[in-house]
Amino acid sequence: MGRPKQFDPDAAVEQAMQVFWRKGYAATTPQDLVDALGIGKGSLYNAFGSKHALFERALVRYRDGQAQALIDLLEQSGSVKDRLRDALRLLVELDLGDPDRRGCLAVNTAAERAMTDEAATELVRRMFDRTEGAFRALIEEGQRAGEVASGRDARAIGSQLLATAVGLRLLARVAEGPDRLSRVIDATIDSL
Amino acid sequence: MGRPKQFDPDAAVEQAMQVFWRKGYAATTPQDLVDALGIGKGSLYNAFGSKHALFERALVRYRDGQAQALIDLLEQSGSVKDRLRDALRLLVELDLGDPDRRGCLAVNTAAERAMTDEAATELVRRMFDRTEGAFRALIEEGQRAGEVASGRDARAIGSQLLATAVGLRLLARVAEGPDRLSRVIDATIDSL
DNA sequence: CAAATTTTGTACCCACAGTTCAAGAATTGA
DNA sequence: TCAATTCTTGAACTGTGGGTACAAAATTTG
Repeated sequence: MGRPKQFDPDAAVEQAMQVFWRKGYAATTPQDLVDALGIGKGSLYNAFGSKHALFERALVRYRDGQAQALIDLLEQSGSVKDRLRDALRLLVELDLGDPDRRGCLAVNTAAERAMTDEAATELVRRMFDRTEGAFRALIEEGQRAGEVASGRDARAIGSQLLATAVGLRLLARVAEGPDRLSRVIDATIDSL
Repeated sequence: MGRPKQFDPDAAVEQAMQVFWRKGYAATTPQDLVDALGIGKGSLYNAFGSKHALFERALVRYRDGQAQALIDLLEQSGSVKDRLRDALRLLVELDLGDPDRRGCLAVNTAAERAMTDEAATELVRRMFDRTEGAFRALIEEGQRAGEVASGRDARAIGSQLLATAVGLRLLARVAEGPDRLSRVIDATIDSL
């Protein structure tokens, strides 16, 4: 019943996510979104209700795509240290390879929207929780395999790795080259 | 000659810094600044020229005050690990004690303004450089004192500590309690 | 084909961001 | 005291942010 949408909502959310990622929430205007999505303002508000609602959908999409990708990487096979190093290296490579240097949308959102946007903050918190959990699981696996000293607190190391990854992606936003970021990875692996 | 200013420019920049810190750059309006500074709009623009110019002055003030404070802390006396732990703990304590949970202005600015604000980005870069240098110097001191393994690359550990501190302050913006942040500190000290 | 729904894009709206300006007030020097 | 100078205040201005209203058009169901 009724006329079907002329555009793919998923593709539209994807485009919106790209814009929010590049410009941040406050600096993104409805006009930016209309331009990027290639639909009229009326369609945009009819389909998504508000700028903020669209932002939330963009965050969810980010979580299910980008944020999940890191976790998947960590759950592959191979030596624990190798997997961790590879994952962090890929992160740095992607960040520095991005001409817009957008870093991580979750990190940027935490910085910009914490305390004023409960929905966004909660989504970001959950993403951080999951990432920390994946790091912790990896460390526990490393301990079982004898790659990581069993005496250390796997949960604490998981938190530490989360902080490092978050710091890495924030630093990537202003980094002039790969050197500092590479050093972070080296020292991180070396400290396990 | 001429009518003297009715307000203290330093105090005004301090107030502006507090507002930018709490709300971010884009979300801070001239009206917010006028309210916080207690002066008229005309005076504001007469004294500082533009919102952006005032933001730069606020960042410089942050660098000379807040950012320098951490570096000073690291240069005190005592065991290297104790100093590092104390400094990180103080950071977490301040962040969680702040009712607005503003985190670090340099970190927030990197997230919000990188790639669109060269002056701000450059200021933030320099702050990160200095902090990294202070961490590195601390590690080198620890190596001379036999507190830190001499075989490890002090520069890399310095970078790693910078990433950790940055991540810590970003996480503080969305943290629900001190647990995760405390674990980060424990694992960090434990890894030296 | 008719009826019912939904989409679309344009036009429109109000508030406010960011800035400028004119008029007046305080100061110093002559 | 006048002139020159620098500051203050608040009104005014321009552009845009974020969103709504609407009429026309497009599809689906029956």
